[in-house]
Amino acid sequence: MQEKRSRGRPKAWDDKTEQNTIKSLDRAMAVFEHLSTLSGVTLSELAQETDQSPATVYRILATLQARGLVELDAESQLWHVGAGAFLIGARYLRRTSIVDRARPILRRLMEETGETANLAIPQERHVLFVSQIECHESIRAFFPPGTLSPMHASGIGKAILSQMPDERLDRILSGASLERFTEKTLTRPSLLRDDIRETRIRGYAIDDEEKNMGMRCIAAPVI
Amino acid sequence: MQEKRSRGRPKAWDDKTEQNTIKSLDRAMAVFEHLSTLSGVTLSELAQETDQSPATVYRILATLQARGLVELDAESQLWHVGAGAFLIGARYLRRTSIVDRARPILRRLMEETGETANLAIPQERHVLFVSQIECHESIRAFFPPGTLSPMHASGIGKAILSQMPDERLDRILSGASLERFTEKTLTRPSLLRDDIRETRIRGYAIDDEEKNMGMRCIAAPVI
DNA sequence: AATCATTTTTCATTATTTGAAATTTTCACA
DNA sequence: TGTGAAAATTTCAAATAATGAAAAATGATT
Repeated sequence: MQEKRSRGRPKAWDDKTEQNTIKSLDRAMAVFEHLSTLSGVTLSELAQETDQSPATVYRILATLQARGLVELDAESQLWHVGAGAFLIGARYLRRTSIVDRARPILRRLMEETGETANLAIPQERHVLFVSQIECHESIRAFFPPGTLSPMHASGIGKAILSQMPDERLDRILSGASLERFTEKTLTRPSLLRDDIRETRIRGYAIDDEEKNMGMRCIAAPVI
Repeated sequence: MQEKRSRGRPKAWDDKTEQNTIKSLDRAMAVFEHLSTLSGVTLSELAQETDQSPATVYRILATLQARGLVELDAESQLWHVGAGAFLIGARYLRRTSIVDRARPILRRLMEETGETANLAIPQERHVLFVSQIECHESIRAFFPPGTLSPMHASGIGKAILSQMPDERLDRILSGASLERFTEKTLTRPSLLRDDIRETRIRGYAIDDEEKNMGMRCIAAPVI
């Protein structure tokens, strides 16, 4: 018997989700996520860092291992993300054929500029790099697929922001603080807003060492 | 107090894992995996296909959704793999720098042959495609990263098999039947063994329409 | 507007998860 | 090769939390 809200918001997301989640599953996913951010952890480290008892983490890892989602390197006794996780994650891109459809565009871009061309999609306050066509000179990838980069300090991020209606832009800018990465990072909303205004006029965004010194890039939105 | 096995196998994997897994987590992962193999499912379909009650599947999805591991397309009411899963899965490749290290090799291969070059790694009875350098003509990817292809019916798979010591080869060949994909698929262990013997002498493997008619490829092992 | 299918919530039951502690294994160092 | 400390694994009892049935809500279709 639920109290009727005469005209509240559609539904309070938080209460809803809180109530209907499986705690043990959520805990396990927290451990899994944490594990994935590290390049190899021992069971005990993982237990400490996630505030779980070693016994629980042990059981979580054993369960995930049986499904190939995590792997234990026998040598080092370190746990890693497993191939099973890669398999599942890879499906994400195939859902929309975004990568396939963007490929010819990226290729032309790469050929015309002679630089590596990256494709990223918005992901809350970040942009998620999903694919790339590399130029011939590149030795290593700066943005391997799966990289998450803050929206306000990346060319692609600013290109995406420039396409948003002002109100949505405001919501994103207001929420959290704009982290500083280099001395050129635009950490003040007003400056970022100016930059985006210019971007709209210009038609493409410029990242001038705002994330990494020595790295500049340009980016354009593709609808 | 555990019964001592005077000279049994080191440890029975199955009993061990069975005992120490978290059932609710395992169930949830089964649902997640199943979901990932489909391109969009409704809750009720998923419940049916995984033999779980809708209530349970609902809670699993709600929990995974809160972490971005699955997403619900509001329009179609279909559940999909989420960006969070892609993020986690992408870490798998960075663990070893295999993709980075193989890149120059793949590029040279692509440039010398004019064909798309693929990289895959062994994964039980399959090969897992992890990256590619595409030739200029390719419109779409035949083996997008994350593709799993049976070892016995792929050039790369046979190249890998050709590097194995005979006993390990036997173990793989004996285990399960060799599925037929085309009329040219090598479904008999003896034929496959012959092919691999030739491969060893030749130095590279040939897939002559054994998986898809009209598709041929050659593959070589890289250590 | 009424019906039907699907999703979401409630609730009581029961199975499962859990951490502490015991045990075993592993590994570094003598 | 032996020894000890730390890490991993297992056991066990307590209690939390997962579960499915059924009710309620939602939303699509006629």
